[in-house]
Amino acid sequence: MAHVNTLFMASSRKARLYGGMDADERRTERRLKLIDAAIEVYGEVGYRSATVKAICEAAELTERYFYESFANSEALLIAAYNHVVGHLHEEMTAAAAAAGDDAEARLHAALTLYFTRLKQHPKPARVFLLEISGISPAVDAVKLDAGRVFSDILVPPVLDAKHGDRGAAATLLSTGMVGAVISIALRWVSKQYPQTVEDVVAIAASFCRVALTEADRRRDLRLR
Amino acid sequence: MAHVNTLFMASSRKARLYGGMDADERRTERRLKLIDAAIEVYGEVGYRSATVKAICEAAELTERYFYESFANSEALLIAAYNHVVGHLHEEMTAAAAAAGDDAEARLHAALTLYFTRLKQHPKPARVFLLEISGISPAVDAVKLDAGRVFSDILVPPVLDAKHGDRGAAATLLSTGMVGAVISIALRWVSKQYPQTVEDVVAIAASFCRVALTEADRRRDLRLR
DNA sequence: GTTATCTGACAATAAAGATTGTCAATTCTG
DNA sequence: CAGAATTGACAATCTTTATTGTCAGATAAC
Repeated sequence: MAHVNTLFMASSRKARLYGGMDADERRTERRLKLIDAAIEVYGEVGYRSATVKAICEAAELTERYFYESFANSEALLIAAYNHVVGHLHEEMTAAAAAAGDDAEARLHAALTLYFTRLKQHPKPARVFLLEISGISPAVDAVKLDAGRVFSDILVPPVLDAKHGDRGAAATLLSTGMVGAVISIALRWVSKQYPQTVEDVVAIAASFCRVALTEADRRRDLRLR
Repeated sequence: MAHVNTLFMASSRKARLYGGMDADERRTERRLKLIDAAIEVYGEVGYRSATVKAICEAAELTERYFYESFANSEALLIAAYNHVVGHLHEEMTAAAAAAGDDAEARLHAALTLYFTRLKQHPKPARVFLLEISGISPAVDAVKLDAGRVFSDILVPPVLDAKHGDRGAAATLLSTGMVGAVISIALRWVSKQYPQTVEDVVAIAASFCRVALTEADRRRDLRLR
């Protein structure tokens, strides 16, 4: 029950300060600490064995604050996932943009950033690649959405002018591409990075090329 | 505690018959009923929400018989998974063999059988494609193994003469291929089969071709 | 038909963890 | 400093399900 004092601060009067922060700031700070702690704890023992208590201890907060920010464990998982993956996707987008206009070069840049980050952060990598599956419909939806974003970064979609979305075949191509890259990543991570980033990127790229060339083929068809 | 009468039937004397079956037969029959019931229940509510009690009810057996055949829920999950996937793999192998010697034709035959079966059995398909991830290390190992078998059926490995196994790059290629096919399958299943089997097979095959051509390339290198 | 074995129903126990509630100590405001 | 808001520690409760145990009735062997 997030207690917001609507009675006495209907105007913009700030709530009492604690540690120099007002109520909202303190709350979001705690929320962030919980997310960081969750990533830490998930990495240690996995999501399934991560208790609310353990996460709170890692965050140096008590259970009360857990329920202040999250309805339940699952909500925190989703928040943590979005936190990590959202940032990663931003970086990938930037890397792709910096690589210029060539589709192949952009793909290579984005993948290189992806695998580099995975290697830098083994713990969260494992959790968010593997354990994110089959938790609940809500989590599945979040994951599905992330997959779409991931795909669009690697191979920007060719939109169907008529319907405003990609065709059914293109969806399956994206799905396959993302599945391939993530499977490769998962294996690479869990075997503790036996190949160089460069080598893994090359292999992953070869699967992305399937979707890329198919996209090209479709564009050509349209323009002919 | 599986009670085996070692004292009085050290020789081949059969245990008392019930319903025409001896003790062993009855036990394996019950075990099979539990596996079938598990597949059913998993399909309804998912593995995570499938209680021992619900599975026993579906099997028309009491909890006692659950623990007679399985140490815990996870053991049953593994048994059910192996049951379903093992049979599927056998069929795929047979389909590939029937398709002759051409790698491309064998691939097509095996994939067609795979997607056909998925369409025939939506419930188990969903569970064993999706929920099998991240349950426990034991389950992960089983899944990993199944992935290897699956890959070997689709694209028979080119063994490295020196080391007797495939190279590191080939492993990642297999991983990516299987990941792509399974992701495509999962999407196709959960969207309730919007494309024809034929179309899905064509798309899945295009990812397998990545691994296939790479395998060819490596064979050529060796023979040169 | 009598006895030993097996079965099915169900109670009893156990364990783990989520969620809520209490209260004293701390920190701010005026 | 007095009083109010906020925090941290921790107890209490609730729920859920696995797992084990009991026992009366059913079934087969002799």
